[in-house]
Amino acid sequence: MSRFQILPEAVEGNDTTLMPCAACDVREMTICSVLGGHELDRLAQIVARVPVAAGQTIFQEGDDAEHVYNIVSGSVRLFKLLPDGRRQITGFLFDSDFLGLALKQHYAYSAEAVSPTVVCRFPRGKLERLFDDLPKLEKRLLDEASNELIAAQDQMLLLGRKTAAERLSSFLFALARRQNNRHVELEMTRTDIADYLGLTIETVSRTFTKLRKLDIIDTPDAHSVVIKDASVLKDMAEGE
Amino acid sequence: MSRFQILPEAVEGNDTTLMPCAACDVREMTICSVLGGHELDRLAQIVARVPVAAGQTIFQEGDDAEHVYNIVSGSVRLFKLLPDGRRQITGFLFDSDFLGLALKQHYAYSAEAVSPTVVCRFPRGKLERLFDDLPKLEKRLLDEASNELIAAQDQMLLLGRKTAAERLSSFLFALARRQNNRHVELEMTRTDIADYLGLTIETVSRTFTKLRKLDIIDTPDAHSVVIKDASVLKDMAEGE
DNA sequence: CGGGACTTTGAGCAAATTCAACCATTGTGG
DNA sequence: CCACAATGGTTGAATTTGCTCAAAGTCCCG
Repeated sequence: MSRFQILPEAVEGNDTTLMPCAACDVREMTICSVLGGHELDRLAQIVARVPVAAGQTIFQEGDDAEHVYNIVSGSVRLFKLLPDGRRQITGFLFDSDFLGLALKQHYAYSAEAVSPTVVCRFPRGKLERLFDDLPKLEKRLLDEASNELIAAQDQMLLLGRKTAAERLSSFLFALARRQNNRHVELEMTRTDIADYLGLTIETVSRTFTKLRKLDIIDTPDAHSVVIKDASVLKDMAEGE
Repeated sequence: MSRFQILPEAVEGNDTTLMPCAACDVREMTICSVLGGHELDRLAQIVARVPVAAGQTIFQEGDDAEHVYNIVSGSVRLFKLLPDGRRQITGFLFDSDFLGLALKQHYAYSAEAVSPTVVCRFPRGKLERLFDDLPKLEKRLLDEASNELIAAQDQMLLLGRKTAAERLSSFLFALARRQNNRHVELEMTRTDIADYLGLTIETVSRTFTKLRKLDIIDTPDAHSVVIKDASVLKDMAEGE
């Protein structure tokens, strides 16, 4: 449904003035954290804050990669499609995550907001030109790419070799770690989770029920999970 | 079987002297290609050429990441294991490929030679320290990481959403492109292919037979594939 | 030429999918 | 304010794809 929606234009130096980088909530957790005040100004000159409604497309696979982003708040799904509509979600992004790797001429995947989201948008060309003056920025991005590569390899192991219960356990355990809380909030639907874990929604639903019956989790509602036994969940996630 | 073998020590500046970077066969296709003669000397000072026998371990997941590598010749498999032995091969590397991303303190996966291989070995710390003097090198590595990220996302789509026939077609099509030849040589066994595609060896074997019966490929022997209809193979690989 | 590693094929099985029905929640218009 | 349509979630039954178990065939390589 969001396929034909486009991102509203934000005027640079407008929203930005109202919310300069120095006052940014997530600055210390993003790529910006490597920059000092003076360097941050350079970045602030090319940045724009853009709100994105739930379900809205940020960019599509194959589009000219004009921008890269930091997620300020909200959540985003990245995915690839097969011609017949089969979808693989390759990752979920949350506040402080960088969006736009790999740095290539065209986006290799599509990105949509899962929930109402605010992104911090940089023109890719201008950012890359900043690399020469701000080598710390490039180092940080290489580090970011390394982290994503490791996550991608973990996900390949999950998709290629784990059972449904192991997949869902891995997902919930990772979310709990990210949210730093036994009470996990799921912004995404069962369809999103299924397309991320390489399963169907029915299997995801049945597996939630199974984990609940095993007393490993509780699901007060469809979008909340309470981890009752983190150690068993972790073992199940790791296939032991 | 190769689990407890270790890499023979190569004396730096020994083999290296016999085969300096300037005379390297694959230099123009590796990360070294961004460097000029003078810069290449800096790299040559920290490099060592090491032969690796088929089946031999180059490094293991969790090991301290002391070195990174260029593959000079041969082929390498990267993989992760679950505690019960299930294996997911996350990639195959061939001549001119870079080995060692993500650049982290510990290797996130294991690497073994598939066939007799020669690698060009760099101490990771020394290489990273060269980044400041040779920013082109770091740029190239970020580019390399971007390519790997894209490949990883393609592989997630394959593992999460493609059928057995689509997976094998994707694999053969990618190899044909890489080898730039309709006659594809498979260095790896059916077990390796299965662990790369998230299947069992039996399913891989049956799927070879299926593609052969469909007249899409021919298999003169178990390690040679001739692509008879590249266009149909490509369509099948892409799920059409 | 013999033995081990690898590959292929067959038969039955199981995990996950498909198809279908039903339930819960939410938002909308009468 | 309620009826009801739409969306999302759960559960059940039947089916299917790919897996497990088993056996036989092939190819090196000494």
